[in-house]
Amino acid sequence: MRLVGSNGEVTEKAIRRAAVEVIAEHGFEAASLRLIAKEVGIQAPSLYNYIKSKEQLLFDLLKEPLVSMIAEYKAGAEHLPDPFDRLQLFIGVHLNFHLDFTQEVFIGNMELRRLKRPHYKVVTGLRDEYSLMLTKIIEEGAKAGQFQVDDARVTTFALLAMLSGVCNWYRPDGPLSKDAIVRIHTKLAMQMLGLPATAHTDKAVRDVANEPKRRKRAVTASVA
Amino acid sequence: MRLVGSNGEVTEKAIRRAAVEVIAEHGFEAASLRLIAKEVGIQAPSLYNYIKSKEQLLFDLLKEPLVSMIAEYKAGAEHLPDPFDRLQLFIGVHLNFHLDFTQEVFIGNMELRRLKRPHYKVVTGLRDEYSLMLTKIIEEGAKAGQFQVDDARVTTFALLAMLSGVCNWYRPDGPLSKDAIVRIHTKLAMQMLGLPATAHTDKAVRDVANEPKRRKRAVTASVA
Amino acid sequence: MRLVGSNGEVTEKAIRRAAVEVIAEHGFEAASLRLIAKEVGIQAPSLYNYIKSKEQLLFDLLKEPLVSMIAEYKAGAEHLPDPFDRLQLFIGVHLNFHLDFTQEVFIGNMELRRLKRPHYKVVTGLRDEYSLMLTKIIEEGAKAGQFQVDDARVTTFALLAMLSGVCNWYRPDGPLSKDAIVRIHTKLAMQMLGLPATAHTDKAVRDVANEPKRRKRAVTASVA
Amino acid sequence: MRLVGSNGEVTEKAIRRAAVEVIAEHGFEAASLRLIAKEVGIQAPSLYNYIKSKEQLLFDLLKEPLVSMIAEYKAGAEHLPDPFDRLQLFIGVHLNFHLDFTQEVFIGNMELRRLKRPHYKVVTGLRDEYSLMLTKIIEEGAKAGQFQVDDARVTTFALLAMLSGVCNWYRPDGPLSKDAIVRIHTKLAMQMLGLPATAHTDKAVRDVANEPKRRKRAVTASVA
DNA sequence: TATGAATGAGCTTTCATTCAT
DNA sequence: GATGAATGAAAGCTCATTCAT
Repeated sequence: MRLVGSNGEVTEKAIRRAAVEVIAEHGFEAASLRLIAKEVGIQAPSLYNYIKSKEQLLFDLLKEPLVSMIAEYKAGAEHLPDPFDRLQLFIGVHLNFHLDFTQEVFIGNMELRRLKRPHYKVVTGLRDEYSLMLTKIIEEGAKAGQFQVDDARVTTFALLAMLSGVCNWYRPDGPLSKDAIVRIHTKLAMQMLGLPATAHTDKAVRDVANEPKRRKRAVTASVA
Repeated sequence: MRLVGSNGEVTEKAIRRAAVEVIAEHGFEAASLRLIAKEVGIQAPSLYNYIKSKEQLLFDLLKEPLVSMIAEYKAGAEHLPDPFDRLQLFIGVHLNFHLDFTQEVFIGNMELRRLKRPHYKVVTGLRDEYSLMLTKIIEEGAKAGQFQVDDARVTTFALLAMLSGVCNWYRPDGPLSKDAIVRIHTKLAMQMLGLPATAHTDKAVRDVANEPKRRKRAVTASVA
Repeated sequence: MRLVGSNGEVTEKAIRRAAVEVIAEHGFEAASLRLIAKEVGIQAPSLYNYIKSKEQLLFDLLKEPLVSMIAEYKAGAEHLPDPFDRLQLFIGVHLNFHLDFTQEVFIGNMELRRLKRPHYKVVTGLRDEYSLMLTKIIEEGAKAGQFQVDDARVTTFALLAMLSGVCNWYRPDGPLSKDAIVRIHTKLAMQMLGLPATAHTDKAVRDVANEPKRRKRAVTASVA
Repeated sequence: MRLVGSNGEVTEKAIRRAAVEVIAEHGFEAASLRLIAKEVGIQAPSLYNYIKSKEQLLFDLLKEPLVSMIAEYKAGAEHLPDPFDRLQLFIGVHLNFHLDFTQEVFIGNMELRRLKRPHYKVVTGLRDEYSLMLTKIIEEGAKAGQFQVDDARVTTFALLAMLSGVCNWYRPDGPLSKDAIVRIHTKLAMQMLGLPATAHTDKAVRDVANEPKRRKRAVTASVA
């Protein structure tokens, strides 16, 4: 029997939320549907009114953040021809996601292997697409003489690993604000790429002065 | 029935090996003892002649690399007072382990949560000890004016995340040699800490000229 | 797949019944859930829709008869001030239970040790309560000069052991009716307590003559 | 390798002892050979130098006390034609065994069902032989007008159940001495059989006066 | 005589999932 | 849309027992 006031869309959202939380806490295998259902306040079999299978649920959970990050970067990068600006945008998008959706991202890194072949391919495809966006930035910046890198792909991995590391230790109630974290990491990233320690700030300052409109966009995205 | 030539020590090693491989491939929860046993060529219950429980097995697997890395760094650092040298040593030890024992390290990062309370405490204790060794290096280097860092702890995490990232993509049969990977990452790390892109090489060169004995040690340890 | 006509309550009863039968036959440890389930006509895991664990099932099985016997005696004894009448009631309740629920009682005596601490405490608590009811009867009868006993507690144990012995040999299709068994044991018990061999009959006869109402009650309860 | 000073016979005794203890504590099914072996100080497979199987071990454990009790009674009864004396002897033998070998007897009552068919038959055969000895005493005493019983077999069961009950509560360090327990139960038994409360004492007194030699035997056996 | 190594059988229990209601 | 009842698969683990050494 349908509970008075129960609502499909609300329940669906609640399931997503509960799934993320439970999987983040226990891991995918240890996260039983019973537990997720209990968190939502329904019985396990009722989940199947909203999901096709446990694996499909995981797939949806893993795909979404990647799609969002890619979309957000692409939208922002459209009018940013400069590799330096693009890098800053990328870092901003990446870190904001990793700080706002720590659990989702955490799951994404931990539970990727649980996906079955076809879904696995889709998600790794998106991950490749995502990391290649960064590689492209680095290559263009290197070609333009802005960055000093030996191997663009390795640098991509190193940069991504560094930036993604935040979701292993960041806590909203911790001593560091998101802004501070973004600032520190942006600086670390810039230095990694061989820019003088203050380059990014200098550039930002220049940007603020010269191109307020474009800048606003970047601000939204990167919080930097 | 005991197979002719069966031998406890050999079997024990084989179990460790198989466990690492199977857990790295499927994840701890999905890695059934039956599967591990099959890989070894014995029946699942026979595992219990060598392990106390599945969780205890994981604990042993997770503890060992940490203990080894800590010991190796400590042994090497004893006669290296200079933060720069110590950093180089640390990076060398860390990367060598992550490249030689990719799977063990991978498991260490992925399956930590599967440990029960007491074991969990032990391993996270070791991880803290390990990361604090790096933090100390950074702090001392910063005090000495060698490194430019905003927050030693955050930088520690960022550096570790970056360095550990290799075990997500490194393959022995890939295009890059371990040496090359170490070299690239050492440079990236140095730049992250605000050293001019060539500082580490310069310093190394100077070291080789001035203090051949100490230098030899560091070379052994870091392969840098 | 749910069988047409399957019904929770019916299944629950069937499980209890099957459990009692299988445990009585094989003992608790040897009574596998698979076997119990097979007896019910379901798969073993389905049992867990009705039980929390095997041990909890045993606990329920052991607790129930004790609770019933205590309740039945208390209800009947309320209006029986005379120790002799109470003894007769107690014997009746005890034997009726032991003859009607031979298996349950048998399990109760055999499998008590299988219970875990907290459950064990509860059941032994009930057993103590039960045996102390008899001790009280004996003590009061002794004080009133009706019974001749040296040690009320030892006599309690001896009496209970004797009365409970029936479930080791009684078979419904045996040569002796329940009534006959109750009669014989009542006489044995009375003699054990030092009453002349015919006292109980005499008293009963007197009772029937003098107090038909109260007597009726006792008859119902004890079948004597 | 044989331990210095290890000795087959000693080990065998130790195994019996350990088996009795462990089985009495945990029950036969729950008493693993590992546990028994550990108690002895050897490894589980070493048990097989002394036992044929776990079930055979139980068989031996169950058979022995019965054989002993039967033998002891027969030896003592040989020169005791009087049913009253024989009863006293029987009670003495039975209680002494049940008080001295509480655990063995306890196991005998609890674990009988664990025996496989052939062994089961042997032991129940011995039990029948044993109980029939008592039945014969009762019948002869009844024929001689010494006892008042309705049904000799039921009385046998009742008497045995009562007498055996001691091993459920007797503790060597409890408040009651063995002598006291035997005295109380002898009296209870006599009263059960319709003898005046003091008959057994009177008879005993007479016996002591008239036939000191035979009496001594009975004393040894019954401790009464 | 003792045991390290191994095994086949079997246990309780959890799980994702199905389906009639 | 929700759920009680059921299930097949599979898990970690214990056990009695065997056998070469």
